[in-house]
Amino acid sequence: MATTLKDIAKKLGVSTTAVSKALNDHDDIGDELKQEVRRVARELNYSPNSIARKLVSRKSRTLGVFMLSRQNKSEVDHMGYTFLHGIINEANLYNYDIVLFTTNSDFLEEKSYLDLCRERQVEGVIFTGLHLGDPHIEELKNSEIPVTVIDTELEGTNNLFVTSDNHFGMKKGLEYLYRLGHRQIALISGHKGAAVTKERFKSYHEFMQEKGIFKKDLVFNADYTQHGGFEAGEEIAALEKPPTAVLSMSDLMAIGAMEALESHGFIIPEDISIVGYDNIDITTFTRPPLTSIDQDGYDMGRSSVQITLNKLGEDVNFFEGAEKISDNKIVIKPKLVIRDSCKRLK
Amino acid sequence: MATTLKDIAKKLGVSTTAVSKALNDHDDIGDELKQEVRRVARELNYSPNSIARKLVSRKSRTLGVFMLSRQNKSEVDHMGYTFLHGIINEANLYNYDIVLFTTNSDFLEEKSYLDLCRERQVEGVIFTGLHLGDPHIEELKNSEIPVTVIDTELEGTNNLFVTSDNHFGMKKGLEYLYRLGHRQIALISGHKGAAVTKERFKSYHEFMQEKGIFKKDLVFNADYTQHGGFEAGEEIAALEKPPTAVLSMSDLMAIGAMEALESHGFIIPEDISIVGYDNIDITTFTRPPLTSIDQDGYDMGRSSVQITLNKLGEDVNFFEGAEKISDNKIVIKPKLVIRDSCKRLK
DNA sequence: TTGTACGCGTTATCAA
DNA sequence: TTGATAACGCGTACAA
Repeated sequence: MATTLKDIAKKLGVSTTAVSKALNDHDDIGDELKQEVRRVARELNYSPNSIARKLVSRKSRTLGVFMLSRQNKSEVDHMGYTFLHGIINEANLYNYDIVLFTTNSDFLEEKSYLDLCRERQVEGVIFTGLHLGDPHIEELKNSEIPVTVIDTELEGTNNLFVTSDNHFGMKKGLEYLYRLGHRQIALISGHKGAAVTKERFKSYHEFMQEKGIFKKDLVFNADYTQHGGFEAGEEIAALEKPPTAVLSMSDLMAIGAMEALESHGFIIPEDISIVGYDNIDITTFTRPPLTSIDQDGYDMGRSSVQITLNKLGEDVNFFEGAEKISDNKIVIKPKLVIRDSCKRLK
Repeated sequence: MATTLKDIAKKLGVSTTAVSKALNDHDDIGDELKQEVRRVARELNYSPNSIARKLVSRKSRTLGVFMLSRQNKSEVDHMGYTFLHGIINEANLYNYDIVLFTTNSDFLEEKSYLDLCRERQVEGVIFTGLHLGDPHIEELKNSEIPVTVIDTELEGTNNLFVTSDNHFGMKKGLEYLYRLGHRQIALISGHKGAAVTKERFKSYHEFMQEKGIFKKDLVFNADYTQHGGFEAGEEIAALEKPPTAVLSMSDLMAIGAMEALESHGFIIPEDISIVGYDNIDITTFTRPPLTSIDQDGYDMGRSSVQITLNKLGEDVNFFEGAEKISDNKIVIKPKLVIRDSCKRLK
């Protein structure tokens, strides 16, 4: 049996109130008693019961985190875990607990996301991998607790938003290729379900239009997986007049495309330049190492906690790297990480 | 304000006791009342307060998970997150919450691991990445709550243990190389702090002795990182009579070694065969794709939850794949995943 | 400076 | 079949 306030009180022949106050260092308690109480507390290996505390304070100090994914249960989702890593570390900093849900909306039957949150007395919730078209999205907009979504902007009043500046990222990548002399720049796109897909496509379209080099035949639709990228690569290889460069909306797709292209005799970057997105750690190990747009998922994770706790009234230190658009929106600027998969066009 | 039992009771003019019983489907309550209660509960969007429940049941239904790592805070630890993924999914299955700590023992000052557990009212705790020589290890042996450690066996009564069969794994890898005709098989070892290092070394030593081909000059000490592997690779390349094969205790080290060897003109697998350990997803992307020993971290994570909950008296379904040595020990058999980094010696 | 009494939301026991 | 009461461990208003 764990020791409680009562045990300490009994041992010292005082009331539990006195003990409680002493341990919480209230100023209306005697110094000698404080000393005594602390001594006995240590002696009995006392540690406060956070559950009781939460019940009485009616604060759970808990955030829910949903890692949504269509992937196989046993597969690891890179960006998701990068976000999570930042989320955990930041939440720990503020002494908040995290309850993690990996449930997919396909598996939810009776219970909605918010039901799960209510059950666990979660004070705020963070979503990663949320899909436009998720059947529960309307409910989230009217949530009574703050809902922070990474990479998807909802328009409810209690909806917070953390994203990477996709426009900026795409522009960085495209400008880099453009400056290397490329004009035929293909795009490998992710599935339309993700908000980022739309944004990134828009940026691509704008940039290419502006330069007068947009061709809709150079847009290939895939699904953010390596396999999808492979198929896009096959299509590109089969083109009569293949592009001189490819920008892919994810590294995995870029890697798939590289495989396909190489199997058709293309040499990278001599014959075709490739830029990926996400800068997952695999990019270091591909041949050639892949130039990629880094979203800084760790910082996005941290920011998502910061913006949520801020909404909950905590005194938060937002960190420098993030661009705080409003109390409801934070944008992180991605950066281009240049490796060896692109070459100047002769 | 969230609705409580009281609200429902008031609305129906009955006692909270009746409401509680109705919602929990006790058989000593009237069917009509049950119906009514459920209707109103749904109407008021009632959801039970798990904190109050936990307080009264004196069960937190929470497991602590420590992901220890010496790595940089912003780096993702592959095996760690693979374990975690299995842990989360399995815990959710049994309706247990997870409290995650990424704290490193270097950062703990006053509070020990168990202090953190006590504060959060954790019923059991799972460690990944625990180091022999961790200053808090003695305390863990005498823990009042079940302590499950992945990859490190402690000898306390409340200590549970999940591991991959390292002996089996090493033997698989070495036998494979041996059957390909290799006799000069170098070992790249991880740091001595990890229990797995010792085990794997022992297996290597035994195997090589048995075959009469052990040479202590072929053992290279590194630290499980890519950089360490690189340095070992340099040493191997500098050897007057380099080995024809290398077995590395981690994929990252194997990849580092490959880089070093290739930079010295070695062609893999023509000049030298390489086997890694962990089968992290990067192995698919190396050139050549790396043959590796797969620990199945996802299942190890699941098993660690199962063995912990079993100890806590839950009715657990242990799954088939795992070898349950005792109530305190589960061993998962690794498998060799053959790719293209090894070749038969001519 | 210390103690009493009560409440947080739920469940279990026992009485009605 | 239903309800009153107490208890889980802690914090806080108010009284002493």
